[in-house]
Amino acid sequence: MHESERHRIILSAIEDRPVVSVADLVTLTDSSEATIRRDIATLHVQKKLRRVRGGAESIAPPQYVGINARPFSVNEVIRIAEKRAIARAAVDLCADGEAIIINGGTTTFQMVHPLTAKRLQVFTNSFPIAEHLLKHSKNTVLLPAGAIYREQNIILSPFDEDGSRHFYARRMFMGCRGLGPLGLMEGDPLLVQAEQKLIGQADELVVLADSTKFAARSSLLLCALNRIHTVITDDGITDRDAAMLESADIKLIVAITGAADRTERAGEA
Amino acid sequence: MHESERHRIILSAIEDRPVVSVADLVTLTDSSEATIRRDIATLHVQKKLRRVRGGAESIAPPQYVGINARPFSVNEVIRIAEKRAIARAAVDLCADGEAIIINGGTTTFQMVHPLTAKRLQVFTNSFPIAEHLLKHSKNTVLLPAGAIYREQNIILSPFDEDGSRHFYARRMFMGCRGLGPLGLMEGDPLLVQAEQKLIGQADELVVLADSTKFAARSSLLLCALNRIHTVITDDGITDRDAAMLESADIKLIVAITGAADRTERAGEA
DNA sequence: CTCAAGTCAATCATAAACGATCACAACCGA
DNA sequence: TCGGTTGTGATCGTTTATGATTGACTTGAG
Repeated sequence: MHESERHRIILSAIEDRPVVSVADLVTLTDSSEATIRRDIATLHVQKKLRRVRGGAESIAPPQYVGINARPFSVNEVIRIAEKRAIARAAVDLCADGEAIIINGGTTTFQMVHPLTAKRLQVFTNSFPIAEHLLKHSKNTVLLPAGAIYREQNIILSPFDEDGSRHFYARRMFMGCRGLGPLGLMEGDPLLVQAEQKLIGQADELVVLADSTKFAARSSLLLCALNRIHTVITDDGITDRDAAMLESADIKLIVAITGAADRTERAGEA
Repeated sequence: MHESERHRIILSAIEDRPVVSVADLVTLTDSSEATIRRDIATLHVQKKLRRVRGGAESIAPPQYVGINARPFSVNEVIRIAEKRAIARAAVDLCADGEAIIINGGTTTFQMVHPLTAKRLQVFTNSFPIAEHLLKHSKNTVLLPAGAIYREQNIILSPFDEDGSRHFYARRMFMGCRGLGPLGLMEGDPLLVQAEQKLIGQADELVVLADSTKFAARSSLLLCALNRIHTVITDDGITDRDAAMLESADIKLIVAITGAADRTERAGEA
């Protein structure tokens, strides 16, 4: 067996388990203890793994993935003020007792803070949102069935019977990767799958998109503009983009970033 | 058990309890008191926890542990050593890569700590179990659809299409209110509903019941004894109860509370 | 206060893991 | 083919982690 082959096996074994012993790797690769130690030492200086006594472990400790303080990696902090203002405007649309759907994402996650003061029925495929609402609010929380995908922190099911068909809401809230004349765009196929399952379970589709999203493009088109009922953005939106939404009969809400209040700027559906 | 594995378990145990005793950690990790003390000292200088007399506590005490980190109110602390030993014996049954179902409850919740060192596919209706495994392990976590009931902290759906029909496992683990000649008894109708949905999705039904459960009775009979494959209990079980299980062809595993090992005492299915 | 139970630190023996070294075989360019 | 290099496996002394023991200390009850 070649060195690179062993290295691949070792790295894959580390992905599987939190820690692998030298003995395990000896069995796995059918080579000697000394060789495995040498391999681990090599991979250690290459920062591919961390060497520990008795074996090796993944370089990125599996803890603190998806902790509610920091549900998503770097995305979380960028344009946080805008996202908060937008999320607040979104929650302001809801009255106590209503049923809503919240699709997972960094923008929609910001809705949890104003939601703590509400009592709604919230159906969400976002595990961090469910966790936060459960701990810090009195909202009723409902989940779809499926596996929890760690990367996006959403609950995803390959099956149609994931429970979402039984939930119907006044509004569905979602973020997006980009928003243009062609419609709503997403970046991750996994998200598209989850979102398409939820669209149609609500009367009004409300899109939370900070003003940078009007410039962003992606290859995955989720739905056309006419499917959108409301767009909430920040005051960085250009008149041209506002006109685009207005011509599609989309209600536009502009959340004023620094201030506490929000203002409505354009027509309705 | 490797050092990193123990550290993982210790940090995981501290997460759901403000303070963990050295003795608990000995039971949990199956290592000696001296080792645990050394581990606590190491983690203390790493600022991963705070060392206190008798054990260790979370480094961030002002955490909002009050609301939901206490997944179950008083039940949680009673007979905790037995429950931990039983849960450990339960996890010992599982090999990496297997698929299991864990029904929500205070006893089964204790399985999360030994599970941090594993890599399984875990289907559970318990939100706290899912949350803990997601944060502290590399296990794949799958959920049924439904509303999260705060009192029991389980996910419950009135509909049949909650996703559980699509999951099939080698074993299902569950606790109970009581265990007698008539069969398995539960105290809460909500739990019965959730459990009956899951029974049948696994080859073997494994019941985790500390020895006090043999004296407990309830009005809600969940299933007969012959449906049970294995019972895991502590060394407080009487010979009479052991004989009852044996006569029903139930495999009995007795988890030795204070000590390191466990012993199998009776027949098979 | 004293006593008992529990907790802790220091020490030591043992077993496992490790690193260095050497020997052997495969490979490679002259 | 030869000499050198490289990768691998085995051996052996050294280091390290662990568990048990002992005695000192802390805590709380009476």
